[in-house]
This record gives sequence, C-alpha cells and structure tokens, in this order.
Amino acid sequence: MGVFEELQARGLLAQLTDEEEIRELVNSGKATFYIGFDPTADSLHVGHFMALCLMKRLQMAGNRPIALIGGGTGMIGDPSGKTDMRKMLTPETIQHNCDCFKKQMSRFIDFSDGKALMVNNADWLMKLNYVELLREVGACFSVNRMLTAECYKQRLERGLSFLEFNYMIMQSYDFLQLFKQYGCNMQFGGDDQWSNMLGGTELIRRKLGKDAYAMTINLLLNSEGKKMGKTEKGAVWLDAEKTSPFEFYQYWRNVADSDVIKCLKMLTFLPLEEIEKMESWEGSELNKAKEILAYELTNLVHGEEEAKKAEASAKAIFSTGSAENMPSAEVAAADLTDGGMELIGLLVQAGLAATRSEARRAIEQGGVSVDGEKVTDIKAVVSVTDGMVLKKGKKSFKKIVLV
RNA sequence: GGGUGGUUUCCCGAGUGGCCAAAGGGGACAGACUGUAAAUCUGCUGCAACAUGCUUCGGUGGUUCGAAUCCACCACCACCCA
Repeated sequence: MGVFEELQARGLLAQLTDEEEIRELVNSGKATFYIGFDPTADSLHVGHFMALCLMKRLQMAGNRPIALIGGGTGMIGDPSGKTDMRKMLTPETIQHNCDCFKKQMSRFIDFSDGKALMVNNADWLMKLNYVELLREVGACFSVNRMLTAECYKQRLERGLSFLEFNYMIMQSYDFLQLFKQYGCNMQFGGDDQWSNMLGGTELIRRKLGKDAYAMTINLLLNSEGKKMGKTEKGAVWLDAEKTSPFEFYQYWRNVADSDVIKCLKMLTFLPLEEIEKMESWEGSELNKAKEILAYELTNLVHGEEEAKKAEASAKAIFSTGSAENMPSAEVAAADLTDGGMELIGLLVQAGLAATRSEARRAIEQGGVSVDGEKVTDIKAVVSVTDGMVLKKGKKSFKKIVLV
C-alpha cells in the first residue's frame, strides 16, 4: 500500500484535481508540494497539526514538503469559510507569529539537508507592484468565475471587501512562484481552500502552460459537523504554554464515542490494522480507545515524557483523586488570614471560576469540594494547606500550592 | 453621492417611555443518570458587600421625575438607485 492509499484509507482525502497523476507522483516520492499556513495567531493549533501530519507522511514516502508561511497573505486575510471580516493584523504581529510558527514546525518536520523547505510569501508578495501585477496576473482571472467560487458564496451575502477578494489571487500567485522557483507542482490544504488552490493550478496553466495539482484533506469535524480542536476558550494549541499537555490530553480523552475512531485514523500514526481492531469495541470499552488517542497525540505534540505524565495524572485524578501531577494553582501565604481563606475567593484565585458570582453559583449548586468533601456553604472559610485539592464540577481540579 | 432598513447581554433574537439586568432559543456552567461518552431531565447564566446596591442595550450629547425605548449628531453594516 502506498502513501496515497494510506491517506485515502484514513479518510483524509477530500478533493483532487487529478487522482491518477497525484497517486503516481506521491507514491513514487517525486512530488514537491506545499501547504500554506496563515499566521493569524502565535501558535499552531490542531487544524495545523493535521496538515503537519500530512507533510510528515508524505515526507516519509520521499516527497519534498514546502511549508509556506503566509507573512504576505496574512496581511490580507482569507475570507474562505468566514462569515465576517477578519481582524486586520499589524505587520509586527504577523512577523512575530511567523517566527513562532517556524519554531513549532521544526519539531514535526525534518528540514535538514533540504529535505523540506520553509519559505515566507512575504518575500515576494511584499515587493509586488500593483500595475505590474494587474497586467501579469490580473488578466488571468475572471471575476465572473471568482464570484461563483464556493469560498465567496457566504461572504457575498454579508459583504466582502476588495481586500479579501484578492486573497485568492495572492494564493494563486504563491503557487506560481513556488512552481517556478522550486518546481513545486502540488498544493495541499484544508478542504475550505479548494477554490483558492484551483486558482493556482489554473494560473500556472495559463502563464506557463504546465500542469500542477491540488488536493484537499477533509476538515476534522465531529459527529455534529462542528470543527474539532476548538473549545469554549478557543483553539486547542500545540504550544504547551497556551494549552498545557494535561489539558491537551484531556481534550482528546473526552471526545465523543462517535469520533474516536475517526480521530485515530486521521491524526495518529498508528497502523490502520490496529485501529480497525478498535472499531469493534463497544460501550465503555471505547474508553480504552480514547486513552490511546489521547496518549498518542500528546506524545506526538509534547513528547513521550509529557504524554506519560498527563496520562498518569489523569488516571490518578479520576480514579483515586490523587493530587499527583495535578494542575496546580499558587496561593500566597500572605493572602491568608489565620491560615484560612473564604472558599469563593479561593476558587477565583485558583482559576476555577472567572468571577466571584460564578464561584458562588458553583458552590450553591453543589459542585465544589475541598479534599473530597463537598462544601455547600457559600460563606465557608477553608483552611488552606499546601497540596490541598480543590474540585469544581466533574472535571476541573486544582492542587493548591502555597507560596 | 441619494434612499431604505439595521446595530440589544457569549451567539441568535424579543423588547418602541416606568412592571427591564432586559422574553424565548442555542451555547456554557452546575446537579441527577453514566463510561472522564452521547441522549435525557433539573437548576443556572452582568457584577458585587447576593432579599437592598452598582454597571449594561453601537458612540456622544439632549428631552424627561424616569430612556434599550423619544430627539440630534457621529460611526459601522446590509439592501436598492447612481
């Protein structure tokens, strides 16, 4: 089985311009392909992770990946799939984000000896001349056709600025540049990028009369059709500072039954046969699959040591309530009166409640316990000791560290 | 440039002078049931010194005893015309 078939079996492939050609190129390890990353935040998240895995899989099969950082396109903002205008980022922020991306990517992809490249499209986009670009590239695009593109549909109803309308042209221009400079003949990306990617292959055909290919991977959606890798607080980040390994582990440990197998297939490097065995697991047995999923992904992103730690603490906390490796919160001894503190304030300080009102509510509704003892008195004052365990709801724990 | 409609709490969306911290739904949070799942049921959802008080309804100013609601100006958005 070649890489192509493997990708297919894992349910990753969505749309392709030319299945036969792509299969051939990719399986023989002759492709140079690129995936673009827009620097909209200072860390990569789970969505990017899929793309990185794809790069890694293809690299292992001998193909050469190019990670394109969108320092230039980031100045414009991709309207695809968005309902509203994006926030404009300052050039400084974009630069900062690009730097952060670089650092994180090198953990996943082997950039040594030109086995993979990392380039920034700011290098060519920023020095473009407007009139020249119009003559050279603008002539190749039909506005009529662009307007029928799926990625603009939604936005046509709500308003689309000329700035964002140009995103597709910039992305197409990227592909042309990479084709010319590095012989990059394929572009991969999320399925929401399809029309932008087609723009590139067409531009190459028109300008150079050569064939280039595009392929999209399925977005990681849960059984309700929502994008995965998002929580109420925002994305699940790959940066340990923004999403701790423990939180990261917990996110995957808590996926719905109906999504485990899909996640294992799409995100992990476990052999397909192994995953197929898990498909027959039922009921609470599936919990084992979730543990595997969480461990595997934490391992990939944060390394073996962190993965083991996260797994051990999760088990300890949920089975015995043990405080080992539990996420902790610092409390200054100076804030205590006679070694005690009102529970409401403690919850807020530990980050288990955003406001005092919220903390009060949690207590009132019987959701708070201290060292395993449920507390329902709003006015309770608890004596704070180093290592005491505070629990709010079913899954939020904090160990108190006195400083 | 001209006209029309709009901007409400996390989101959608009611509210057109006092009974509005603001209906209803979604989401989130907490409880029950469970398997750290889903579904279901219940509670809860601006802040606080929590039975009183304080700050909210695009922005600024005004009318009024009293404004999310009325007036003026500004900003932004959508649609139609040019």
